[in-house]
Amino acid sequence: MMRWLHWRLPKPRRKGPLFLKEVIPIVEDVGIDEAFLDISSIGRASDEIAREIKRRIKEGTDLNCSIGIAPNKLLSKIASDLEKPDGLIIITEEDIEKRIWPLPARKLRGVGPKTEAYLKEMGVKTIGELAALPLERLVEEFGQSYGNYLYEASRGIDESQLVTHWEPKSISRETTFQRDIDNWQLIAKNLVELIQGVVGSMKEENYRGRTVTVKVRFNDFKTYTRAKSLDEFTDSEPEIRRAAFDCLGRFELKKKVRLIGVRISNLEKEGNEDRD
DNA sequence: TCTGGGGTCCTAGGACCC
DNA sequence: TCTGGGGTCCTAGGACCC
Repeated sequence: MMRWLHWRLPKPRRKGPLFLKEVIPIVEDVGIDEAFLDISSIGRASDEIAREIKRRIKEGTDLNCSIGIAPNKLLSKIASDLEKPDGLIIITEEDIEKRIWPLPARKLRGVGPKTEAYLKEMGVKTIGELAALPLERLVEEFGQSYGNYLYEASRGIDESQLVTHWEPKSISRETTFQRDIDNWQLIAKNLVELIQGVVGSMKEENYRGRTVTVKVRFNDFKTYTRAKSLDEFTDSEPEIRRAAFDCLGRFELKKKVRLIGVRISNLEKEGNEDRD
């Protein structure tokens, strides 16, 4: 039987996850103030484990934290959210109907403002009401992938595993101007600086990339992207700059610009291909 | 939250190839 | 010459998360 623990500090703290690693070495960090732990193999009662973690965090940081323990990650996170900032909630399979189903659908990870509004139009407010919908209906409304996800999540089903290491898929920088601008020179100057930032990160982490994307948000908050894929992976600033300005040139800069950003994706870790 | 920054994943259409 | 299907890559946009 799987047993997961999710904990969250009341305020973002750099040291949060690091500190917890002393208690349980294998954790999945989610941002800087929360983490998942797989406590399935710890032969102690859930509340005992939770209290011990809370005690140690209190001693180490003088902060309270909220903890949720449940059969999977999805539920443990919802549980820790139920009682903030100093909660301890334990949820079992049997509690799903009583404790999860009355909650707003928005509490499910992956359900944001748009989906929440759409569900309301369908007459669905709670997770339980979502769980009452047949799979076919959900797939029809939301597509295969998301429809299936909602079907399972609303039933408290989540088989995702602990993720302790992942490679970035993209590296980006963006900046919002203090005032909306239409000065092309200034936009270009900012783009160059952002590219320098991205290339700096790439070199630091030893990545090269193939696809350069430039993002522009106008003063009406409409956001557009233009992308260019190169033939070869690169971390060369001039090459990336050429691609980025090619993208920039494909925008109609008729409205004032609020934000400009650059992203490089299609990443490859340098040295991975010419080993052996 | 009249809206910051850095990410992920999904969808959909078009190009191109076999 | 025309038709057709499938696979893959590229591009653009959108929703969502912390």
